[in-house]
Amino acid sequence: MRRDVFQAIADPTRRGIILLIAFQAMTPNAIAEHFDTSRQAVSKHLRILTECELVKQEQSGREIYYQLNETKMKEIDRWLEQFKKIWESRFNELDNVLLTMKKKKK
Amino acid sequence: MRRDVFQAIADPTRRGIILLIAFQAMTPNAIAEHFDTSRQAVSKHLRILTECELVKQEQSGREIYYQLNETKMKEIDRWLEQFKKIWESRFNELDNVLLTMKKKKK
DNA sequence: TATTTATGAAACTGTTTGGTTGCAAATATA
DNA sequence: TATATTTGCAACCAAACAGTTTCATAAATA
Repeated sequence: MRRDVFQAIADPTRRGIILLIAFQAMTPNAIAEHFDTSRQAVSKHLRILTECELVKQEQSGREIYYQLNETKMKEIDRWLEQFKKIWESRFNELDNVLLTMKKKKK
Repeated sequence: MRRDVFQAIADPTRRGIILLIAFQAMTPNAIAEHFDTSRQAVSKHLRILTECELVKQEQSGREIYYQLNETKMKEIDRWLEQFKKIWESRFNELDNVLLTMKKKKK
């Protein structure tokens, strides 16, 4: 069973859940109302999101409020950062090439 | 068959391929050498990455060079942007709360 | 206390996934 | 031209996935 952030956000319903609770913590029932699927299916998604620590639970009586764990979301951002760095350095290389060409022109 | 960027980056081998070719375009054989899997499996991953436009092909004789499509990578970044905005506005709210508290103190 | 409500979990099902093996097509090379 | 190399693709398989139905548990409420 693969269970990491990237596998978690692969499912469109889970991305929907993430976006929904990003605004405010919600209970499974309230979340399920926003999707065209059963409460149990949402519950399973929440379990997956919990397992990879993308969401946190907060019990209040018999209700459980799920909220987004921003720290874990930043993991995705960090992964993207790598590429930004690669692209930046590539642009710098391009700059150098252009600079060399300019020099040769002189 | 779901085929979007998020589904594409869900697989760890595909994330590896993406990172690998981010530095420089490579052929399937060369890519496969970096992973503990068959050339055909890599070929399948490349097909998926191509279908969701995360990579571009460039034929050179019988060799095909695969390179990353940066534009599509930015789609992931845009998705993350939403959350950054939500969090920022939440921090601003927090600022307001703190500001109000300060005023009350006076 | 009996009933309703909120939730998670187990069992089952059809579909998707990631991998393998084998083959065909096209290009390079002897 | 015959052979080797590079590649994609189809068929097949076991595992994982997303969903459903059903049930158990715990808290709220009548």
